[in-house]
Amino acid sequence: MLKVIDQAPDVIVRGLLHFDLPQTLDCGQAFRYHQQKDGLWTGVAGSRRARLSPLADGFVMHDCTMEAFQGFWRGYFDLDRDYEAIHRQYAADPVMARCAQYAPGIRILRQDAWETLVSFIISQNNHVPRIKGIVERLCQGFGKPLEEELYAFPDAGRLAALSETDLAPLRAGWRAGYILDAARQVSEGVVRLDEVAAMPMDQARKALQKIKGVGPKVAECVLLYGMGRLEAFPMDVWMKRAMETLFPGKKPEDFGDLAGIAQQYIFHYSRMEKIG
DNA sequence: TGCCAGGATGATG
DNA sequence: CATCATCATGGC
Repeated sequence: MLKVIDQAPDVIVRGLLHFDLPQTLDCGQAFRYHQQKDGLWTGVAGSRRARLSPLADGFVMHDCTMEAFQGFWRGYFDLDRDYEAIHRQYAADPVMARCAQYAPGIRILRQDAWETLVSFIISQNNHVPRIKGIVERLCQGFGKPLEEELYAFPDAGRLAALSETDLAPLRAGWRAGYILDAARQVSEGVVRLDEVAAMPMDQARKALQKIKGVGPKVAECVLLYGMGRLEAFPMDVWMKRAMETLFPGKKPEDFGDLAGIAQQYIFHYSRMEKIG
């Protein structure tokens, strides 16, 4: 049972099963969190700073008001979703049960759509350490300063005014042009992310893929992590091989409304077992 | 040192 | 529709 404790200046969240803060923050769904040497986790979601510590059955949000927690972080961490029920459901399937055991504490974060879009454009043919570096340079260069060397994620209008030369310091390679196209389409209203989030899946996928550099994988990631569409299934080539090995003949949509959560467990299992 | 990264694009069978 | 070289850059 979820317990939210107001212990100013902190907010303490307890009573969570199947929740592991490091797994959740560092599984490749978000790129702005890092662990300090003292063990504290620091990150930024949109323009909100987070300082977090893991607990056995939850986490602590340091220097966080109850208003900020209830108004934002509770939804961001999707704390009102019944992950126990999800794990019970997966436990009933022998293959999914094995996959879930490899990452039992991952929770899907409900991130900002624009930030997710740009982050996963950057993620293509790339690896997490460098993705984090590029995203961080993007925020340092063009995001509003918050505090203690932390910067907000720059909005679409800000980036739309830039050129590839301006983005050169990011060292993002060919992805720079993709970022600019996304910024222009979003800021000009050619693609309206709030409307895309409400579209039927196939229509939403097509809408997102009108953006240069957004293909099937990035579109699914934006839908899953940035639009709360947990039925999205960001399956890449590697995952397809894992899927064929683990679930022969099964298609992503066969996983139902929570395909994205299942995908996270399958992905981590496939990495640990080096399937593919 | 070289391989390859949770891809997308555009050209070509 | 399936395959394939190509892309910039740097973690490891």
